[in-house]
Amino acid sequence: MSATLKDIAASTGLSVTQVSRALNDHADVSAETKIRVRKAAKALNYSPNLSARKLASGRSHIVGLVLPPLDRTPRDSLFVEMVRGLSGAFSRRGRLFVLHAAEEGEDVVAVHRRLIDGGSLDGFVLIEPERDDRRVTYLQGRGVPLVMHGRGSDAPDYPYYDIDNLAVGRTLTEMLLRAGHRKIGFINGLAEMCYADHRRLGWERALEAAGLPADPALHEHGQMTESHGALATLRMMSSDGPRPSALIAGNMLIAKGIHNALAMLGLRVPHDVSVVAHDDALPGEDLLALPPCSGTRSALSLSWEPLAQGLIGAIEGQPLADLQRLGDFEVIEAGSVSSPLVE
Amino acid sequence: MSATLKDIAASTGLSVTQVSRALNDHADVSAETKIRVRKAAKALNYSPNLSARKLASGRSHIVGLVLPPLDRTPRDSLFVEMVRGLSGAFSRRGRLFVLHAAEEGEDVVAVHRRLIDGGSLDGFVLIEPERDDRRVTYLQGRGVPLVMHGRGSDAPDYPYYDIDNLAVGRTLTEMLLRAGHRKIGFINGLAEMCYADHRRLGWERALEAAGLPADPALHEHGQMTESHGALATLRMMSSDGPRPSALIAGNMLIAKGIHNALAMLGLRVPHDVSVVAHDDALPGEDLLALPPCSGTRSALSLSWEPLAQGLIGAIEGQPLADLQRLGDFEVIEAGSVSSPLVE
DNA sequence: GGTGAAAGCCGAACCGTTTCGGGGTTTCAC
DNA sequence: GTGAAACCCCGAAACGGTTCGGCTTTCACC
Repeated sequence: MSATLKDIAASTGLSVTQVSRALNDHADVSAETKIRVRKAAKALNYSPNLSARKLASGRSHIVGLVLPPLDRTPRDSLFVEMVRGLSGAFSRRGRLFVLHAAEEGEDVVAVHRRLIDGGSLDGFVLIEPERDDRRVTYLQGRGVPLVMHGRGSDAPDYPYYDIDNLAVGRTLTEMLLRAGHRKIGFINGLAEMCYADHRRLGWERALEAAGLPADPALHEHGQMTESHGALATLRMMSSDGPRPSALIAGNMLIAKGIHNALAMLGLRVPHDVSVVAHDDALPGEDLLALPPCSGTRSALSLSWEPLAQGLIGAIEGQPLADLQRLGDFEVIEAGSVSSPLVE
Repeated sequence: MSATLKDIAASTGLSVTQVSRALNDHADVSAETKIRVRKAAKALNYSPNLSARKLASGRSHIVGLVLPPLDRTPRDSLFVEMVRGLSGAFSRRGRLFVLHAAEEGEDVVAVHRRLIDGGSLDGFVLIEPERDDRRVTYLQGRGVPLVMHGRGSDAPDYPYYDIDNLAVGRTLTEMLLRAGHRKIGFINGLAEMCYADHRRLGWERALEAAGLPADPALHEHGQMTESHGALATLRMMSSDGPRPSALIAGNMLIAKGIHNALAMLGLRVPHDVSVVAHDDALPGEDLLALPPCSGTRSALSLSWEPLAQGLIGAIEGQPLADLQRLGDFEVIEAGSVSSPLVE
């Protein structure tokens, strides 16, 4: 059906060996031959058989991502966005990106095992890192390349792409401190997520540096959802202790929830309460018709390219140091911060 | 690293040939040998190398789905649900299901071509059928098995799983006719989607049968979203002609939009306006806190098994007739229908 | 003019599996 | 006792690539 190396060899008068080397850009093929071969390949509509390649060389040029079982899944649209982004990034680099969903009860590690033993995948993009990630342990044990979206610890021994979440937490807190706030609440993501932990740490450090206590009552972990934002706001604002005069939101959905809750309480932003948030710049979230919100921003869509680069680098054996990359974030001033009311 | 047939052969004292035949359950292997081989395979933690298998037999036991480019995508969460469902259904049948996203500008057919020529996939699940679907043309031309979720015409020449959307449209309309309604509006899905078309046809037929005209002003195509539902409702209820006394919603999101719009107009359901809807029973949609709504229901999650069965059947060469299946739907009475007000 | 390196090419082996054709035993009817 | 039929098994050749080692030719250099 489709053309093979043998066909190209026949059509160019070369050996299969030389054709293969020409297409893979090996050194001991003359430039002229390479051009001739490539032209013939195009003419015959050749595309290499990945199975055969995998068998011979151990590399299939296919990479994948395993969708974790239901409860740990990021928001669905983020997820689709991610698949799209990674598909593009890898295909631009001549790799095929595929996704496989773990079954409800199935062990995530077992799924990875199946995919490697099936002998189909060269490496994995991992998402939602955990502290001592079993997937990482397993894959490293078998020598399978991987790249992580995020980090499971401060200085992991695997390739990753992440942003400096400690700095994000510190920056957000400092924005409020600078405006004069002293009671700063933080409505954060799930405690299991490392980025949430890092941001909390940033918040604590910034408060410490300002000589203020990091009151546990002013920090709350939870899902990155509107309702968590709203409920946590209600709790913080109606507790016995002094109310926070400013709130930090872990993402825009939480910020939305905060706004709703404050509106319900008859409090205005920023007059009564200042709000800052970290914005992942997800498409769809702007549809929330959120009032402008100051804070930090780093588009998640900026991660796909570095992730692809990182995984391919790992596959090709680049040193670890080149494969651990931190992305930037910007600081947004949008008028949702003002000085606290004097009591 | 991982065990091969050769290892099993060595451990059982058989030839590689016979081990292969034993594992694939061929006839000329003694029952006792089969058991022995299977035990050894389990002990060695053997799993077949899909690349090698594909190369030798032409079948990789991997099937896939290509996510259409952005604009045609179904709701994201539906989509994730689908990947999960299909993954499970196929893996229960010993197949591996993967997903690949088409790039923004890329031609969908080209993507399929890449995946076949790469020599990795045995067949495809297609979604969102079009009238004369180019993907179908291409795949059929190359003899690649496929199964469609839905239908591109009444009687396609390819395997599919679908529900009888004409009957859905007819049933919904009849529910309202039976209550005495004469002006029945239909807020439907996108015109390009065949199911929407079939449902419209069902609506027309039912009206005809009751001796009523199918007023084009009372039918509207659009995205399956809350806002489309709301906007279309506002348009229908505020037009010059007589208002509809009952509305049909293409899905629960549209129904939600209808409820919102009616509430805004100060109209109550079912007192002022009756509403019925088709419910795809998507998880997450119940979170919408929708008031109970009569209508038809057929869980989309019922499609994954038949789709998997259909594709595998197609791969194994079963006759077309066995591969075209229609699912049922149920009729729900939930009190959102009453007799029209007398004017 | 002999030596050696460099450039360009090739045959053959190999990756792990399936499959085709053949081959050896046993059983059983004739 | 013979032949056919069952039954179980095996060697070897594929599938489409990659890779290792070796081969020839050319050319600069001493």
